[in-house]
Amino acid sequence: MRDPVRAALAVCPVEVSIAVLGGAWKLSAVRYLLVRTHRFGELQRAVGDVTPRTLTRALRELETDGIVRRTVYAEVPPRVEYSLTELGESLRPIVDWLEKWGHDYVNAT
Amino acid sequence: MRDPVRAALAVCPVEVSIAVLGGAWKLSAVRYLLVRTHRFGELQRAVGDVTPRTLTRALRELETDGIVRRTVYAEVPPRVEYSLTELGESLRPIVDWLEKWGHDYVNAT
DNA sequence: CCGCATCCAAGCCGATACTG
DNA sequence: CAGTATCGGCTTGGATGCGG
Repeated sequence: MRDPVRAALAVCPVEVSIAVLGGAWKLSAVRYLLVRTHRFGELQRAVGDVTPRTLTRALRELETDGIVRRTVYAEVPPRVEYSLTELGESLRPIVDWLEKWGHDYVNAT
Repeated sequence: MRDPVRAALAVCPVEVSIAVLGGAWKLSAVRYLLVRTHRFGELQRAVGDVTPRTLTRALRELETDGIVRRTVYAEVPPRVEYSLTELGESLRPIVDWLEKWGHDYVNAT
């Protein structure tokens, strides 16, 4: 378990959720993975203007936290696919609410 | 509007939500304010081991983002009460989901 | 009682160049 | 194609002490 998550444990369940999901690009990536499995490059183009390094870090943390599954195919050229674990799939209602709330927030301000 | 929120606008509504709610202690504070209005000291004791400075900053950002209302009473000793705006109240289902998910996450790992 | 000022440490995130 | 290496700025959160 990553340190931020462990620290949040001592506070409150909502802080645990924020510790897992709170990073930049993380929920954007999850949002696309809720639709279907993506290759790395696909995901990068989908989420927008993110550098490979930054997206890699976000995905690695989500993998450590048990949200994302990473599958490497021993091919040339290399292929790596990202998909959601069962735990990741369980985020669907949260992502839907956050998307709706963010949309309404923008319209309200 | 704060810079992180503006930057998230260009990406996706979920990133907007994370930009507003993603800071440490923020949703813990909102969680207690969903129950009732709190004075500053009450809130500090409720959320746990947070320094006044850190909690103040979190609340100020939530105020800037339109989530929290701050009411100062011209008394001695001073009294400051925090409550939720209508926008803040609209977070209730999200906070409930995040709390449930965080709880399940801890049990699953 | 509330919270600001100052200073500080850590970590996040980005740009660029390079590799199996 | 899917990353890693390296460097660096900037934001975030914390400790401590003072002020209205």
